[in-house]
Amino acid sequence: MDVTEPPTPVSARTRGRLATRARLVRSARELFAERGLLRVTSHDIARRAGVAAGTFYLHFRDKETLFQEFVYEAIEALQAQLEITMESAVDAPAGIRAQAEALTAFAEANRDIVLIVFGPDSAIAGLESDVLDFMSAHATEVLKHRADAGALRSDVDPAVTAQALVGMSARVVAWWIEDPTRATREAVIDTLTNIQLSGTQPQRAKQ
Amino acid sequence: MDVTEPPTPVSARTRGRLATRARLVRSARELFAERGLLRVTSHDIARRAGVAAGTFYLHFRDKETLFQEFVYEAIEALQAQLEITMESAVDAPAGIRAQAEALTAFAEANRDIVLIVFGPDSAIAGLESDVLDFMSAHATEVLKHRADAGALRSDVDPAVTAQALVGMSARVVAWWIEDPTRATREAVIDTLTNIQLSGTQPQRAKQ
Amino acid sequence: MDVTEPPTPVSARTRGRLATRARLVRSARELFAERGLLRVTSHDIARRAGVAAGTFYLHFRDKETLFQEFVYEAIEALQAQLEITMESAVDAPAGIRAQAEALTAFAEANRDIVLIVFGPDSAIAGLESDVLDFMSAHATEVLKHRADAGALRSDVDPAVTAQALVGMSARVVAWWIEDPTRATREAVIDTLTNIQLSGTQPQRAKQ
Amino acid sequence: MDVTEPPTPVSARTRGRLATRARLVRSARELFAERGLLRVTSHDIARRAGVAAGTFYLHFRDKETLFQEFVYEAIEALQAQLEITMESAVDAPAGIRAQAEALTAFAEANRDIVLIVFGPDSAIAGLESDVLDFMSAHATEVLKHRADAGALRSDVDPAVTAQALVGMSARVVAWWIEDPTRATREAVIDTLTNIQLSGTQPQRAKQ
DNA sequence: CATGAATGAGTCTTCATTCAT
DNA sequence: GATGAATGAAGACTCATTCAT
Repeated sequence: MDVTEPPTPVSARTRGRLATRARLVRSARELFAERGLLRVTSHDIARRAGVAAGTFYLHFRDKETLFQEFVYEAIEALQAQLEITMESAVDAPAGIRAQAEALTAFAEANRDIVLIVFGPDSAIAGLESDVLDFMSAHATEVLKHRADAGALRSDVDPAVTAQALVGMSARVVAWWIEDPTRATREAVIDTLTNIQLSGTQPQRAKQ
Repeated sequence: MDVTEPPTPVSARTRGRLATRARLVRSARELFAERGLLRVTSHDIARRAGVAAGTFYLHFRDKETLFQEFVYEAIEALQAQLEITMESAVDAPAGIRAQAEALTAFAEANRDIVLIVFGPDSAIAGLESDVLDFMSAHATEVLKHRADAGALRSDVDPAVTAQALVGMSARVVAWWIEDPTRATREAVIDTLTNIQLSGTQPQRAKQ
Repeated sequence: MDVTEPPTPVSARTRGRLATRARLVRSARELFAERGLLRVTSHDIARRAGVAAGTFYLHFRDKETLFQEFVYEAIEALQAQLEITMESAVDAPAGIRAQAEALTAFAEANRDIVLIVFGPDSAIAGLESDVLDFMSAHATEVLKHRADAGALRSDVDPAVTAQALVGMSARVVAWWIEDPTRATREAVIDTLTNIQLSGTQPQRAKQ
Repeated sequence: MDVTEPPTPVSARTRGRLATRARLVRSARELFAERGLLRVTSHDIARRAGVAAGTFYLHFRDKETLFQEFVYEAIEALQAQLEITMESAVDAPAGIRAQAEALTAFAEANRDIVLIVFGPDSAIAGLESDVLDFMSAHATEVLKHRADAGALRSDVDPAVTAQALVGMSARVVAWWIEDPTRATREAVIDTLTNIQLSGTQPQRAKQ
């Protein structure tokens, strides 16, 4: 595809360093997704990356730091996605569905990350908490938006609701992405959307 | 106080054994709730229980086994509670509310267990998954009940809904029990109930 | 010699623990004297003691701690010896000679310790400084004694003199004990004594 | 200042090499004096010198070699100084005082070196031994000079005396230069001189 | 049963040294 | 010569688990 040199060529030296780092990040992501933080050693990561054990420490302070590093990048990506989604929605129902769609799309595009964050050992590095807290904070903000717009029912507690929506979304996405044959993407999106919109009870005929 | 022998007298030897075991279980529960699985060693547990390090292995195969042991007991307690709750409910809305009440009551009565299961390091021993899977299975059963009774809307996927309800409940309860001043028990129950009943959107005037 | 059991028999368990500890201390002393702190690993110490690597950490926090431990014991022994010596001396010259004798006796009885403290790597653990500072403090005390008794010439600085005497004694003892054939014990004692008493210059005929 | 070319111009290449080397030596001297051999890495030295890590090994076989290198240069400087001193002295007392003066002057002019040689970790590279051995050898030579001239009392062992004088001088100088406010230069010189001349005892009225 | 000292495999981490550019 | 990323041997330390008493 690229018949020409990259427009801003990195020096050979820099490219080498960054390439090594990239290999380490990739190796770590795969291993963490496969086995979880606890069952991966820094030597494992280095070995799969094809570098010496000590090289790991040239690029990362320790295992946890690396672990967090790319997860935070993913969080930022998710955050950006959700913000775009939220702003472009014309009304609350549309916004809720758009977010469910963004979430599933993100999970499919970042399957390893989701497996890591919601998989075994994720809590060790405080990741799950961080991620859920981030999502909770975001949800709280969204709910305030809605409450200000009169788009949140008054007999639920916004803070509790934020936790509820985050817990619901996270669990569904983690469960689904672990084995995507468990449900279709549409079922996931519809279910998340409908529960938020009008609960689990059978609906009266829409007049 | 004990003027009579216990009705089913265990031998002194056996009683001693059970007492030792009980002290270990209690010690472990406290320590896990305080620090999480990873930062508790088998020596820590033995020390707080007032027994020798080796004694631990006379009662439990390993740390994880002990970890799981009393959690499963708690699961059974929760299960029993939920079944009673479900059966005694007169209709779906009442059942949903009763479950939310049972959940919060259980969390208050078993705060340590909840902190362990949803706290840092819980996932390591596969506990969180086990618990969530149990709750999911239970939720699925409940949803079947409701579906059979025509009490589940048709445009949500039952399997996905089960995950959604479990994720919602677990997260809310974990978040609340970590710091019970974050919300009143009533706000937790109302919010969980109302979302399930009719979602997060403002309700039309009930005619 | 002992045809009977020891009068206060330690329990088998305690004896075992102490015996292991003693073997570790001995192993460490030998190795440190032979190679110096830096070229001895905790594994080396354990190996020569005939125990597993981890056993080392059952008894000592780390290498340096063990290193310091028995050296401080030796310091205390030396201190006790010097105090007895000082008190029993009838006059300053006798006291000076008695100290030189105590020092050489101590060095012969604790050759390994002296080799360790004044050998390569001793400074790493701050040992040499500690020991020399202890000896300096002791020397300062002695010099005050003498000054109060009019037994120190007025044209030397007591603090500097203390350092001088400590440096002189330590170096001579370390040099001598490294290879005791370098000088007779008497030559060491006489030289240390005479320099302190009247310097290095030829003495006028004693009238 | 430099309006002319250096009288013996080195090629730019060579000048660059020597300058790099000089920066490394200076960097190492400062770091060793500050932290001691053990807590300085070859990377530290290179970094402070402003060169790459590998450059270090273009100039020195290893850390110890560099360590020794400039110390030996200092030893040679000290030796030269002491020889000049010795030769210019008119009699033994004058020679002894002149040496004490040369020693303190050297210590002040080479504070970093003295801190390194007598500071923590110095013994590791065998430096302290080397330096003390050099000084001992020198002292022995001096004492022979004096003995030949009848300027050493006969009831001290020359070899032991050499160690004693070296130990005394080294310790006093190291102690003083570590914190020059501990004693005045004059107190140091007087005390070292007087002890050698006539010991620590109060002097009889000089005829 | 209980004890608790001992075990030793498993990891992390540092840093002197090399070598392709 | 200079660079600096990479190497990998070395060592410290932990802790689950065993076993002789």
